[in-house]
Parts: sequence; C-alpha cells; structure tokens
Amino acid sequence: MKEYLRSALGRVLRTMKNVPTGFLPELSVPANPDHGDFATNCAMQLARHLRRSPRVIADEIVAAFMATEHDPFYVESVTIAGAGFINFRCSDRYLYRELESCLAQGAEFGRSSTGLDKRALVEFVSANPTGPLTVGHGRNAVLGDTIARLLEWIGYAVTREYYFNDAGRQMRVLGASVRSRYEEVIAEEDQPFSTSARVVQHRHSYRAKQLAGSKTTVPASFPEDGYLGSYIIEIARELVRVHGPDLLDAKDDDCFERAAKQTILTDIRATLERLGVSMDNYFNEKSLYDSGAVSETLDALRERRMIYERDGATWFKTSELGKESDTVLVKYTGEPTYRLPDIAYHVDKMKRDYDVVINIFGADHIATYPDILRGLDVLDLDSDRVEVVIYQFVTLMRAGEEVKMSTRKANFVTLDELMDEVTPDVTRYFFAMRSAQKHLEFDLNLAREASDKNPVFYLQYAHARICSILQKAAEIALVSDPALAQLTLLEHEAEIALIKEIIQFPQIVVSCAQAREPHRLATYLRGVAEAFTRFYHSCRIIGERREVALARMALAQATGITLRNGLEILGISAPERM
RNA sequence: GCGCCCGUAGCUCAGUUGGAUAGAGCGUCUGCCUCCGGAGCAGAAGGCCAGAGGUUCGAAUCCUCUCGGGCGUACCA
Repeated sequence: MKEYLRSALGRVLRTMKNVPTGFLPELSVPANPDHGDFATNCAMQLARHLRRSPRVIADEIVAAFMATEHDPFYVESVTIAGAGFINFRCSDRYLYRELESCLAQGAEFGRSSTGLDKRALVEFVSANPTGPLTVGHGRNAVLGDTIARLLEWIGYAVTREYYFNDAGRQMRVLGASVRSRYEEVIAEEDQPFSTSARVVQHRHSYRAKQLAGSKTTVPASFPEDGYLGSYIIEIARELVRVHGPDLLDAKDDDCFERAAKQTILTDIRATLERLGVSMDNYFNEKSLYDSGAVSETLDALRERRMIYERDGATWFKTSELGKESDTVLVKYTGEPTYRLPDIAYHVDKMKRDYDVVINIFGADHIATYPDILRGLDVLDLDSDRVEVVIYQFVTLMRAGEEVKMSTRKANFVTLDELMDEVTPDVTRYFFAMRSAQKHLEFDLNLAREASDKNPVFYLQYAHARICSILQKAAEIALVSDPALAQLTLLEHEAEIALIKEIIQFPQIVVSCAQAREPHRLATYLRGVAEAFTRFYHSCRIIGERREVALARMALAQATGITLRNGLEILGISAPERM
C-alpha cells in the first residue's frame, strides 16, 4: 500500500511543472485515524519552491492522481485537509486481503526477505568468568538476543557470539579467593564447634574492618580485593567434596582458578539458556594470543607507522586520529592492555566477512570502541560495518532504595535471582520494553510482589483468551477455517481497527530490526492486545450467526498469530491458558 | 575541563524520516460482572515536552547556549 502510493505519487509529481527532479514524496501514518490511513505533506514542501499555496498544489496533485493513478483496490478516498495534507483512506478490500495473507502465513507472518543473503554477527554479554551474570548482563543479553532474533526474522543469517577472557590478574584473584574459602571450609570441618573463634579472629583482620557493617566475613588469608560472593564458597565446598583436604598442599592457585572458571562458565551458560539465549560461539581472548593474531595486529599497525615506544611502553598514535591523546597498547611490563586484543578480535571479525558486526555494550564501555574503530581504519578494514548499541545502566530499586551493584562485593543481584522472582518471560519483556539509551529503573519489590500488574501478562492474557475462545467455539462445532471465513463481514469499527493494527506487523519487524530497537516491538504488541480487547468487548463471537462468528474467529486467529510471532521475537512464551 | 547519553502527566516510560488536538501503564476519582477468561473495559482529572534563543509553512523531534542527572575520560578488566 505504502509502496503503491509512493510510486504513484512519484509519477504524478514528475508530470507537474517545476517540481525538482529527485523530489520524493514522504508518506506518514496520521496520529489521528480520522484523517486517514496515510498522509503526505508534499504539497506543503513544494509550496515555497513553486510559490503557490499548498492547497492549490494539493488540489492539482489529487486531480492528477485521480485521473491517472487511482487504484480503487487500494484507495477508497483521497481528501485534502489542514494546511495542505493529502490524506488517503485505504479500501476495506485491501485490508481483507492483507488479513488473508496473515492467516495464510501463520507462524511465518512477519518474516521478510529484506535482509536475505546477509550475514550479521552480534556480540553480546561477553562477561569474564569471575562471577554469575548480574541484572546488568541481563539487559545486555536480552537486547543482543532480541536484536539477533529481529535480524533473523528479516532474513539475516545471524551468529551470536560471546567474547571472554579467562586469563590475567582478575582470574588470579579469583583463584586466590577460592583457595582462601577452601582453606576456611577445611578448617571448619576440622573444628566444627569453633566458629565463634573464627569470627573473633576476623574482627581483628584488616579485611574485617573494611567489611564493618556488612554481614560478610572472610578468613585472614582472603585477598584484599577478592571476590566476596557466596558462589565462591559454593565452589570451595564442591572442591572439598571432591578432593577433601588434598588441595591444601597445592603449590599455586591454578587448580582453584581452573575449577572456579569452569563452574562459573557452566553457570553462565545455564543462566543464558534459562533466559532463552543460546550462543553460537564462545570466543576466547586467549586464542588471539595462541594464533599470533595479537602480535600480527601490532605488527600491522607498526607497518603503518602508527606505533611508537616511549617510557618502555608501546603506544598507538590515536592523537593523529582525532583523539586527545595517544593510547597504550603494551604496558612497560610487556603485557598488552585490553585494547590491543580487542582490536585483534575485531580484525578477526572483519575477516570472517559479515555484512554487519553489532556489539552490545554497557555505557561504561563507551570509551573503548572508538579505539577499536581507529585500529580497523588504520588497517584499511571497513569499520562502517561495525555498529555499537550502547545501553544505559540498570538501577535496581529495593524497598525504595537504590542498590549499588558490584561483582567484587557481595551485594549484587544475579540474573538468576531475578528470574526466580519474576520469571524469565517477565525479565525479557522488562528489559526489551524500553529504549536502550534510557536508564532502566527496576523496582524489585514491585516486580516481585505484583506480577498481575506486569504488562507482559496483558499480552499473554490476550493470547490465552483467544485460544480459549477458539477452543470453546470448537466445542459447539464452530471450527475456525480461514478459507471459509467471509472476511467482508468484518465491518465493525473495532474490527477494522484491529485489522489495521495486525497488518502493520511485518513492517514493524523490519523497522525494529533495522533500527536495532526491540522496544518498539513491545510497544506495538501492547497496541495489538489493546485493539483486540476492545474488539472482544464490542463484538461477540459465540452466539452470533454462523457466518459472522466464523469471520470473527478468523480475526481472532490472526490476532493470535501476530501476538505469538511477536512474543516469539521477544523470546517470550505465548501460553494457551494461564 | 573534555566526550557520550538522558531530562515528556504525581511515578515509570512511548512518541517512526520534523506534521494536524503530545500518548500509554501505574497511582487517584466515576461507572460496568446472569454475558466467548474482569489479569479486563468505558470515562475523568493530571503537561509552558528542563529553560532560552535559532532554522521553517510547521519543532518534544534538527542547531546553539544554559541548568539539572548518569556514564566515561588509566601503562584496571
């Protein structure tokens, strides 16, 4: 419809005098449905250029349109309103055909081939295995996965990738933390009745002072910046269960580190799985060192004369590339900063030849990616293919107070805990329903206590109700069969409004995917569910004469298809009863 | 200091490439359950779209400045 109007208007405008070549008419959907289904402002835009009043120009355009381009299949009426808007109302026949198409496509309704034969890489979550995924990672995971699903729906072949680093100082601290807890568990088992002595001992330790006011206690051997979460104790207990006290003699923390990493990574995978996120690839930063990619990248940058040495460190001349200062790539210790492997990683991504490479980053990583792009530019790789979706932080509210989150300290809420409280469905909807660039306030008390107020239930409820109606109708021998339904019987205001809502779905999917904005889909689905409940309240199905009932059942079925497919993209279940 | 993001109803947020009377949910107030699922529906109240300039037929949307909030700005990851 939109395409037809666009090209028809384009042809009309080309026949008119003095219209600039290349002028394209814009089509929009009026906010007020009384104005029509589509509107164009082109008469107003041309007014200045043609030095005539917009209304006169609009008259001319409409006359020409009606004479040469008017197709009654699409357009029922054309009117001129306001300062010079041209409004088009589409014909019911067009609506019925689109509705038929929805019913025919079923589970495929909303899929398109806009991005056919294109490949996308979506890198997201990418948390290092030092602890369980937090609420913040949840937002990242939902955004990334939903964008991936949207792209798949418009035809892309998508790879979901998780980039992680299991080496370096943070992992050594992790290993030391586990060892300390391990020793603590062993000591407790030896002297099960001396726990009070242990607490006294901690009260005198430096760490205990730091922890004053917090419930967490740690053994004296605990690293100063160790990981305080209770999951460390769980890992230590498991090691005791399997190895007993044998590990007390271990000469370094390697075995503790390995055990921790393995457990945590497995847990992360399980958490993501529970959220409905399944990665295609876990990319280990270490492999970039093993393959030589890191040193190759450094050499390549050096060849372009963008590298120099100073104070024992290796610098990247980012000041020549629009940055205030240069950037260290290799520290004086000989150890690279994270930027170098990051660049090498993206070089690797570019070599894998994707049409688009999307990264999902929290706002705290905002400063990291420009360096990556600069690196790619220097190496003549097409950095335009790299896109970054930055999301703002999640503020967790508990009993009206903000909870500051840190993986190191114990007071974070894990993604698993969140899902325990509000279910994965609600978690996904909550994170998907808001624009990524807005801060997200997550009221735990509200989410926990008041599940009946959560908007996701509104969508699921509408779906369940549709299933229930169709089921009930079947019991009295009314079987929904789109092929037999006379859709022209759908003429109630609420029916037409619902049809118009439904048939927008494919276009919505395309625009959400292209804009990388899942929240607009959530907003749209809410509108579909609202239009359905309005229809439900003004139009009965069971009890109406057979033909009308069948037509309305077809409409209900189409609504169900739209809700189901939309929820599928959001990764949320569409239950048949609740 | 500099960079990025945000500022829309009491609260949390929508608002497509600039369009016609700025919209939802929650909360508040009115109605509506012999009726396909009331987790609902219909309606009311609530706004100088942070503020000031600019661009134009037309601005919540684009530009500049100011004020407020968040996040960065490491030889930490």
